[in-house]
Amino acid sequence: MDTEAIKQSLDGSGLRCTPQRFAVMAFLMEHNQHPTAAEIFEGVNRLDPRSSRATTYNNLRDLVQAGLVREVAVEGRAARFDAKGMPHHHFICDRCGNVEDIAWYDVPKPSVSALGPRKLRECEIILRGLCRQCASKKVS
Amino acid sequence: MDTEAIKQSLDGSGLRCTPQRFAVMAFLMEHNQHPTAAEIFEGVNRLDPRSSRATTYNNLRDLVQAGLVREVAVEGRAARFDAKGMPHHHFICDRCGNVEDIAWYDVPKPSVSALGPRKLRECEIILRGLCRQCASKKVS
DNA sequence: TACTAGCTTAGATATAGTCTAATTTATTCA
DNA sequence: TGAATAAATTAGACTATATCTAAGCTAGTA
Repeated sequence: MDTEAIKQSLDGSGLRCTPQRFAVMAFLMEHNQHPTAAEIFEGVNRLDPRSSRATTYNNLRDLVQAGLVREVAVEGRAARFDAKGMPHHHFICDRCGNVEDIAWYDVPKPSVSALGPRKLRECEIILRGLCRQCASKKVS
Repeated sequence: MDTEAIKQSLDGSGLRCTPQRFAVMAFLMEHNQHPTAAEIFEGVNRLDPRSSRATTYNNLRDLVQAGLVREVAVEGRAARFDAKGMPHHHFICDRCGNVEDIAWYDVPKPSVSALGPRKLRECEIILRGLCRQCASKKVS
């Protein structure tokens, strides 16, 4: 795990590299299964130093704002997070809500007339359906 | 407002056309500003008959499951809903969280190899940035 | 050393949504 | 028709998720 790279990316975003903040970032880079805030909180606290719930949420907010982490809202469930490494899209399971990565492919932008006076920052594709596990279950 | 069309679409989905359910559907067709569940609840109760909060949520869930209504999860905010009329994409404002419609354009599907054993139901594009109001504000 | 800005903390609070158990309403079919 | 059944509604308790508050801590700087 690239300790130095994490420090530098935090520094480059004007965020101090505190133990708690580093732990969140490192956890996300080690676990690319799109954990929830609660899972991240639990995960970083399996190691010392212990981090509070509020700090975990604060740091996730800061990291998302800095563009280092992506937040994925899922209908009716807790938000998921992942470190922005390789660009990719997300597949969200209709049944279990799990979020999985799909290899990135190009997203067409809307026409200028459709966009109007809005200021576009990014386009993402969300794919929906059943993940492998849920697709293989016969029950409705 | 097309009363008969609402009745038929509910009927076609195996949902009884109750006054409360009809009211939710009619409200969504009249207000295409992507209201939250709380706004819908308040909106339908400006008229009689009164509907409970639980019923509003129940009916929204049923309508989403039936494919008549789309739910849009927004990071850190309440979910938004809209009646599925003309197909379109969504623009979500980074600052105020408002959801706006963007004229539909074709979404490329992922390759079979990228998709793997998953069962794809739909692809949607989410556009992000600043809406007209927020883009015109100078404050950071 | 003191100042300052940034960060962390526990716990209270807020917001969004679901559940329960009783009741009401509609449909079926004998 | 009317008994039986199924579907829907309800108030309010409850759960889950996330934010806020106010106090204290830490690192960088003068």
